[in-house]
Amino acid sequence: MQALPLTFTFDEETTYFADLIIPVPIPKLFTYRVPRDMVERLKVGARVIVPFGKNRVYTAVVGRIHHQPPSTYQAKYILELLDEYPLITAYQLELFEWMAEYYLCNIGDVLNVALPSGLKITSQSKVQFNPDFDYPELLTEEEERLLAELKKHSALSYEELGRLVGETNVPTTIKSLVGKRAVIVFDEVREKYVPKMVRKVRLTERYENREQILNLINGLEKSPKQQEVVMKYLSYVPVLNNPVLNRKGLDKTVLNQDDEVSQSSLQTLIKNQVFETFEVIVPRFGDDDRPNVEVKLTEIQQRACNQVLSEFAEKDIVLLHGITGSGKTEVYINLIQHALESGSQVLYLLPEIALTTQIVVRLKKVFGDKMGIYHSKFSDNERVEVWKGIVSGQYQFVVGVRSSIFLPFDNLGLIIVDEEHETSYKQHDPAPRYHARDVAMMIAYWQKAKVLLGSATPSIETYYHAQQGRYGLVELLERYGDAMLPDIVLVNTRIEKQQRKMKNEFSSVLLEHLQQNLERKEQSILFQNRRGYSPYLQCEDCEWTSRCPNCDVSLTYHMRDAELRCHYCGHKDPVPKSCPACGSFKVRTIGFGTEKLEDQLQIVFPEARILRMDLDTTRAKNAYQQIISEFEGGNVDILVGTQMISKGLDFGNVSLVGIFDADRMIHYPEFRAVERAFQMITQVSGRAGRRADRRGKVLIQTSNPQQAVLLKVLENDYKGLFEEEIVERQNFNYPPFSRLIKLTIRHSEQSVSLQASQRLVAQLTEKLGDARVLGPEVPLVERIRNQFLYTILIKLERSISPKAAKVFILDKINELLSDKGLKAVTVVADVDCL
DNA sequence: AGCACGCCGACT
DNA sequence: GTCGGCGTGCTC
Repeated sequence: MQALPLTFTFDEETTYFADLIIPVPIPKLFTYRVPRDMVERLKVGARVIVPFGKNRVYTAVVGRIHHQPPSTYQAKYILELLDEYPLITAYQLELFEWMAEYYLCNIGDVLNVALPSGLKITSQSKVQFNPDFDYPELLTEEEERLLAELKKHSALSYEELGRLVGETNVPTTIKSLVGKRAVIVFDEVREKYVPKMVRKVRLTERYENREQILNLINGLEKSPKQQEVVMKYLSYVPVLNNPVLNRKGLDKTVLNQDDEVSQSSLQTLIKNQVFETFEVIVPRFGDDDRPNVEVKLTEIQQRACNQVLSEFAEKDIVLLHGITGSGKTEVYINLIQHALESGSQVLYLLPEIALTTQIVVRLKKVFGDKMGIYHSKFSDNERVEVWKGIVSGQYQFVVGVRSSIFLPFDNLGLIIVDEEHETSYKQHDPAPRYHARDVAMMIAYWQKAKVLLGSATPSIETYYHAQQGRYGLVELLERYGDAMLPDIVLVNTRIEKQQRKMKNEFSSVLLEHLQQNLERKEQSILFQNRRGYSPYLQCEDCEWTSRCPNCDVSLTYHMRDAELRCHYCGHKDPVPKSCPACGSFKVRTIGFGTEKLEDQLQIVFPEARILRMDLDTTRAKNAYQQIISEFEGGNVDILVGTQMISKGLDFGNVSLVGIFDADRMIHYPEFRAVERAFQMITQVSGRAGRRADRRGKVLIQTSNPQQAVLLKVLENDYKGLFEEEIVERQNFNYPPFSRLIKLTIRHSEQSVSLQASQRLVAQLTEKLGDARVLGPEVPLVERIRNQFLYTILIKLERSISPKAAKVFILDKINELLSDKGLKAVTVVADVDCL
């Protein structure tokens, strides 16, 4: 008997292996064997299906193809190839690798957020009856019931079985059935993306000329119904005049529209091979209106445009510092057209909320179906269509949110980052914690594209680079047309309180102006950057306050839903009727949010039509758009909202803006607080008086009108603010003078969390020195979801290589976590944290 | 991330 | 005695 060889010898020339990116948080690529018949077709950047672990199947992306067999394990085979042409471009692969390294995360994490889930694969386990099974006496009653259902169907998923059998423990039963070899479990893999298909009808090829059609019509003299169908087709598709049109055919539903009789006639005609049916993939975005609306630039805008172009001649990045209402959009449109004409692609990034507004409508009018829209509110299928539309060349231009930096562009000429200072460009929660603006710059660098950053209130970092000459700087500091900047007034709430003129949260000045505005039938906007009714409840008789059981925060009172909610973990409690600690009925609300403002406002102005816009009122699918159009239509007198109202809204009739709690924004314990407050207040103020006929009014309620930031806001003095802030940044070595990496350490036990943090700090300090390592600190919220948090902040000056430092940091983290007893500790790194 | 394996408490 | 808790480790 001949023994089988224990080791294989691979022919270096013919055996192929592929290193794959698996969408799972694992730090390395996995090597799989390429089946012989796949070798020719497999490309780097294509998606494949692979077995992974026990009983799992994943879509992976080919990162590398080579001949080296792994030495310590036997590679599994790739099961299937999904793309004949790479779906991921070489640029994207480079981008994924760079992001994983730069943002200290796994490449699988990057892949996970980069691919719209429509391009991922769902692997659903299906169960099937085993026809070879013949020991029914072994089964329990439960198992028999399940098996009976399985015999009726060819294969069922766990969910389907659950539905048919009712609420029993399906997975357990299946497991035992598998053990008894009564059923077989297998994975059904399918692509989630389903293209939208339309069934069409056309004449068969031999009727594609005038003569044959006339013959056909005459020949149908005796079948009037069929003749009618042919005539109807011809009325929609004038094949007689232009035979080529027949190729495109006609929607079958159009032909069948009005009566059922024509359906059977059509069926006969198809059977007789007069007509044929076929299917086409149609894009989900209607390519309805023909574009090319002429955009005229004012002289100032034209000058700005030319300046940007001439800056681009020397610099790759230009900051367009344009105040609200200066007409930045027109400049963008002009530059986009310019870039598209030269044959390159354009990406226009916008913060999430701004994208739902007028800007997109405007761009659509100009660019029509050349423009793709990439937005989180769109369905997966729609996103996949944008993705594929870029690959196919249909979309040369995409307007999109943060994640659109992952789209498969390969020939970008221009990237616009609008509202460049917006913090929503930084992804917070799942890795990769990337900043879309910074990644966009990297992409532009690779593709030799230009980047235009736009903002009325640039981030300190960006303005510094512009000032240093690293970026070009173009300013557009005049409002469009004759529109005047609003008149900003500070209202001293401390004095009003002393004089007892405050009515709840409202100063007398603000109420007067609101009253005036109501009489004049002009609209007002009130801004309070806090949702809910009040941030907490407090008992007047004892010390009880509403607190989250899982997090170290107060529970916010939401009046409308009669609930106490945690804004961190989502915990909900009903509102207690009396104090849970002492039973007292004197439970008060402390502080105020948008809901309370709305409530109190309605009492003061019972006739006023008031609308609230915050996370709670815009959760429903079209709620945001609805509120906006109601306000636009003039059905609302006062709009109360959170920062959501500060972006992209452009209403003509708003002449008053009221800002609450400016002090809280300014004194937030964070080095960017002043910058943020200035940006926010300026943005909100910009909503006032965007028309020429009257100057808008902005009232800022503050207990200390002497604060430097507020004076800068009054004078609209961005540069003044910058000069002050940049000194602070330099003194304390904050960005742009350093790069920040924040490490958050988490564990369910405080002592473990603290111990791990202290050890990590000690380890890091050894090499980096204690000036560069700050902490461990107790964060603002020290417990979330029952995990105790500590943070370590690492400051790296711009002169030292962040690459080497990151490798070191990662090493130390892994060293820490490999320690027995600290296995359950989580360390999260946030590079360039905000 | 999943998922399996494995080692300690409250139940038939 | 077992069922099931979640701590730990592995996935080509």
